[in-house]
Amino acid sequence: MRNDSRLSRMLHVLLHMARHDGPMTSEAIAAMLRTNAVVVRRTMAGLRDAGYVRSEKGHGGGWVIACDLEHLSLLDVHRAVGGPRLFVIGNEHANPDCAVEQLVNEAVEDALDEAEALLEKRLAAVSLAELSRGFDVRCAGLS
Amino acid sequence: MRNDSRLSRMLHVLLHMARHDGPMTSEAIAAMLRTNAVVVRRTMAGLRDAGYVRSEKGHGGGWVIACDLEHLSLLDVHRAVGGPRLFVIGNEHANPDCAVEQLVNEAVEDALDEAEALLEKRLAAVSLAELSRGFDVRCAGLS
DNA sequence: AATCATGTAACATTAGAAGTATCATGACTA
DNA sequence: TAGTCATGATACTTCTAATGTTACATGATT
Repeated sequence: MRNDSRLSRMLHVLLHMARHDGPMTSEAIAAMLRTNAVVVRRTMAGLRDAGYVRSEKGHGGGWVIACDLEHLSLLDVHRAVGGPRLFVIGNEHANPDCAVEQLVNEAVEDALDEAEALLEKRLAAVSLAELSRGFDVRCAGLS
Repeated sequence: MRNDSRLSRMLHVLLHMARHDGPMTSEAIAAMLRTNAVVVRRTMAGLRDAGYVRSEKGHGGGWVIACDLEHLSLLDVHRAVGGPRLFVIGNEHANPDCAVEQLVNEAVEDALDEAEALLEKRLAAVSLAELSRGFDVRCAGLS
């Protein structure tokens, strides 16, 4: 499969929305992401269902942030876009008959589970607001 | 893409080979993995190039282990099968023009890099010999 | 009523692992 | 030396999920 870039795309969009007055249309967002407006709607739908953004139809419509970015973590966004699959690698059979394969599966899964836990911990530790402040700092030439 | 199960498949095979006298043919291994002999040859080729196994043609030919399993880690196998890609998720553009996107990419990559480092550390910490001993212990009903 | 914007459905594209068929090559056996 | 067995290599097809694209329905604003 191709890279799942929904998380980084949505983070990108949310930071722009945070610095933008008024709604942003899917077309404008799509231009920003260099993609299609339908892809934007499809991906943003997850954020909308989670209550992180709102969408308005008609003239002057578009997408607006509907939550406190201080309490929105990267992990929240990851989950909202429905990105449960993290790893490319994995076992072939979930519940093999072969005892050797069972042992191998456990060994691989243990390592993957640990890595997944760490990744989620790291994603949960950063809020969108912090990310946004990081941008301010960088633009001010202080880092 | 489908799951990359090359690592767990090769671990499975290596443990069986360690308990098997004489060469194992690709056909026999394929039956074990419930797959095709060509897939076996293709995947085992990486292990052969790394010097972990050897292959012999003709009558009585097949695959044999050519290294000390005590010093062969899960990470060695992972690398030998050419599995550099670990994560499904990632950034859309490697070197974006947009400063916001750059910051987002760094944040996501930092988290992924940490998780990858931990995973590799865990894979490097277990040798095939240890795995094999774990199997002995389990079969003896001691765990 | 016309326009703008989202919502949704349907289908094509893409990337990489896996599955498959075929033939060449080399090794052992009779 | 011929026949068989096994790997080596090539050239496809299949599979899966994200992404790209087209088309149309729906609702809000002017």
